[in-house]
Amino acid sequence: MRADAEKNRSQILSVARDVATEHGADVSMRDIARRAGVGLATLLRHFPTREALFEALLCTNLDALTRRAAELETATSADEALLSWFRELVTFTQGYRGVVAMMAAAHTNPDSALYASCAAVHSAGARLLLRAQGEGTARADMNGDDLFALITALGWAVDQPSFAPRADHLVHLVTGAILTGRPGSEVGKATS
Amino acid sequence: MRADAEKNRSQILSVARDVATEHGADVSMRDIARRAGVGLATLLRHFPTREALFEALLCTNLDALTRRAAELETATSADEALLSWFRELVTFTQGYRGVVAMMAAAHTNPDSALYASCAAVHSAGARLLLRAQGEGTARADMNGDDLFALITALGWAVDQPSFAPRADHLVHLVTGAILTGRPGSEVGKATS
DNA sequence: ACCTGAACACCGTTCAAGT
DNA sequence: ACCTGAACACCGTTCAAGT
Repeated sequence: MRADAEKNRSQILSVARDVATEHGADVSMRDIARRAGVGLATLLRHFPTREALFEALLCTNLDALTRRAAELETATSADEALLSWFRELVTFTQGYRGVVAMMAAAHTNPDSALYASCAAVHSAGARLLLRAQGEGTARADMNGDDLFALITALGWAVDQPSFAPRADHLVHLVTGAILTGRPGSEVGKATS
Repeated sequence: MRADAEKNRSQILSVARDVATEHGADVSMRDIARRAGVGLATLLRHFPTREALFEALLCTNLDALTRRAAELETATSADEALLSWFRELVTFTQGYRGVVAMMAAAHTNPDSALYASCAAVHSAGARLLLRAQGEGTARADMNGDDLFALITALGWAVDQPSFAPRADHLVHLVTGAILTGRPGSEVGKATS
């Protein structure tokens, strides 16, 4: 009874993960259902909306990023923590094309299935920013909303095939705008 | 004979302009045809693709932006020119939600109807950047591709309803990353 | 030449019918 | 309880038929 339902659910998630990494977040739900070998209505029963499906798909990653922020908060200096976390978040979005657009839309919509995860990521970033600002290593005239906007904007940019090759450098440029490294210290210098 | 065709064409463009400013660039072509009072096939005859329609819709604006760059090149200092032009471009994209995504996709695809206009904007920006770099007021470790990426990324961000209210400030932050104003000179300082 | 309705293959949503 | 096919209202593409 419920055994096959569970099997369907995990099968759907497995297929969706593959398809999403390969073709992006705007694959047709019908296509996912087809490849998973279930009816479309079955998929919609488990995940009534695309966002619900991706919430199940990404919650592990997003929770990990939120926890990672807490780790970095105690492990390294404020500016290094912010920089590392920024990079990891952008790297994550590179894995799933199109999810950053979903996250940007979801983070202010409490009805979205992705709302909670996005809000957690958002406030984790805000904490890192605040700490760096307290140390004077991040510019004072921005807040968590700005940080989230810049991260998602950059995530969107590196989603574009034409900009993807310059991803690392674009991250370098934008983090340079956030961190107020003294000239010569070059906190955000590219390591490659 | 050709009189009604011309009438249809201008009617389609007029309606499309209204609809695009109100509902964004991903309105259905069918809907545009309906509101214009023509058959869908007629719309597709005039503009075989969505990009062709928007090329006709935006070429005036995009050409103006390209010419504006040339004006600024002789009118003001290199850094002010780059800053003003950056702002004008972002302001333009705010008027048509979703076009910046089309532009980002088109600017490396010669088959796109928007390719020429986008390439012109792209190189106009590259010229402004190069001049500022020559004067030492823009950071040397970026190029026209980076500038175009940052502009479109910012244009995408301010397209998002949640980020739109902070548009001016986000522009301030990103231009701060590009222009190497000496501390205290605050070239990119918000004027509001 | 130009326009048009209709057929086509898609999409996501909904629901009655099956076990 | 859970699954499924089918009907529905959309979408963009294509084309034969009309003037």
